[in-house]
Amino acid sequence: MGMARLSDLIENFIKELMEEAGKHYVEIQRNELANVFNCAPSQINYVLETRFTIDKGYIIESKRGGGGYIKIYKASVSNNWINQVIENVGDSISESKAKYYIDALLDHNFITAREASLMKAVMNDKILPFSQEEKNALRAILLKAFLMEVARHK
Amino acid sequence: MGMARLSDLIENFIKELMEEAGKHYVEIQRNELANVFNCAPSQINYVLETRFTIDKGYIIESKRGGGGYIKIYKASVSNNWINQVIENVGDSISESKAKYYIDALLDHNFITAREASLMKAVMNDKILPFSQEEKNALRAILLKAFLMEVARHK
DNA sequence: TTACTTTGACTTTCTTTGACTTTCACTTAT
DNA sequence: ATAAGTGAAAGTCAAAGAAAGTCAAAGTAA
Repeated sequence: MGMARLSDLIENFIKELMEEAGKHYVEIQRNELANVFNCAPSQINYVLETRFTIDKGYIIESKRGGGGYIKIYKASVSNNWINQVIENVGDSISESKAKYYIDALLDHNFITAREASLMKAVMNDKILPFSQEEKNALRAILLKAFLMEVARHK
Repeated sequence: MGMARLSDLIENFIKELMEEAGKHYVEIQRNELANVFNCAPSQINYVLETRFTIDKGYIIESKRGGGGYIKIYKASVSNNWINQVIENVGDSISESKAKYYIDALLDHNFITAREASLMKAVMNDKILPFSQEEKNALRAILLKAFLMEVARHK
């Protein structure tokens, strides 16, 4: 009988919190949560780093100091169309193709014209000081971050 | 759960004061305000120094002694101010500082809340697979691209 | 072995508090 | 009229407090 790993318990706990709240995010306090599970605070970081990654559709935001917190957002990839685009983007994308997708977002009324301009501003090949391959890889990361954000705001 | 920071409460209080008055400035008395929030007077200075800076588009004017006061002006910012911010960004910027500037853009109605979220999405440290220095450098490039785009659309 | 997990010491960031200083307007004594 | 004193502000700065982050060593499981 497999003794459940602590990390899995914490992972599930967080996911349940999110479902119960019916929200696409939760806010926790690291020490508090560590206390619930009676573990080292850094264990929480481990769980976040291994289970709530960008790849898995989560975004973490945190603040230190008094009144600090950790917020875990789930990019609600419920949207099929956007989901499909995210897959198509993959790990590398050219400037023109990226702009093509952004225009598609605009066509589908997922974003405004201004938002499209802002996105395109950082898709621009000329502003990135890297090799072509690196630019394409970076662009894919940025575009996916945008797409996830758009899906989240849906 | 999310215990709001005192500093944030004070910040909001001041901003509300300003909005309610329908003015671009507000005058307070440090001790009086400290009394409202039941805190050390120097806490007020902390809030002013961290949240009502020039970079955020605010200007502070004060006078000591009997009949002293603190006036907080919300500057009417323009492309000029954006250019100043672009200069301040320089060649490298941390995630928190970048978000700080984005919040300032929002505060001064240069951008919408959604646009701010999109910008912040790609400022996120965790989505970038680079060293800290490289991330900071890249962020500066991206943020400046956004700023120029915002200025252009103005 | 090899990869994954747990733990803990140490660091960094942000906030709060309080003692002490400076400035200013007003009063009082010369 | 002037200088000195007094009290009422705001300013400064450093220490204490309150989080989260990092990293590597030790432990476990496949």
